[in-house]
Amino acid sequence: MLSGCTVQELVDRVAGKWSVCILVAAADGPIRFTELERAISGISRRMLTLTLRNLERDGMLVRTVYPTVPPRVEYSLTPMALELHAALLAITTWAERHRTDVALAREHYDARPTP
Amino acid sequence: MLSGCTVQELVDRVAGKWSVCILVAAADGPIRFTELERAISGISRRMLTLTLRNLERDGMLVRTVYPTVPPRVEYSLTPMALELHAALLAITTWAERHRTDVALAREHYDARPTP
DNA sequence: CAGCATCCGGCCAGATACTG
DNA sequence: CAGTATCTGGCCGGATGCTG
Repeated sequence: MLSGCTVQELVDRVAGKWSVCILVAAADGPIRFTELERAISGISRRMLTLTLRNLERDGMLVRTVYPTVPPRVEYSLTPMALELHAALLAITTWAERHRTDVALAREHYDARPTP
Repeated sequence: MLSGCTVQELVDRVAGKWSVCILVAAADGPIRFTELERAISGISRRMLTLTLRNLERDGMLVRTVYPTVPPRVEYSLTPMALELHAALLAITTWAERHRTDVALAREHYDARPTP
């Protein structure tokens, strides 16, 4: 039991590029498919769909369909996902504080005399 | 400037599967190449080397070579990486607390009547 | 011990076209 | 609007062999 659900695999899943973006974008309340597509620059429709399905399957997203025309679908974070979002904030905050440091470190590394 | 160093790219880099493992493994002090190899189950020598190089280039790891025979190389986290490690702890703690929830959500999702 | 070089197969993700 | 289906190519990463 719990196969495919080690801590490593789970971190891997939720820390995935598009997963993070979706979790951040949906943190402020329910959001629609097209809104997500616009909010997350660079994501393809395919990857958006696949990532949404995975997050929904993992119990991170609730998918609500309003039977109107045109159809309207909203995604919202579950409590579990909200907790994760708080933890992710620590990472993104760190990234913002240190992106110049990292850029400088790279320049420095690349400028070394090639051994 | 700062090209290739957006917050998204940076999160992507440091949240990578093997990066996380290395950051965790090296958090308790300097660690040798072979020790990392043993500590991180499933990693290949190639990926260990590549990930170490990237983390070093990004200023997250300091690589110390002791000119002995046989050679001895130790990797230790920089202050910046230690901060990141603390943030990563929030994620792994979350993952530990919720892995059963996620596993159950998956079972439930997979057991739905296929539409 | 701690790597690097090379080859190669698999799968991940983009592009495109179609639908309830 | 919110998807699904199929094809396809690129690159990621494993396997292997060689060195200071």
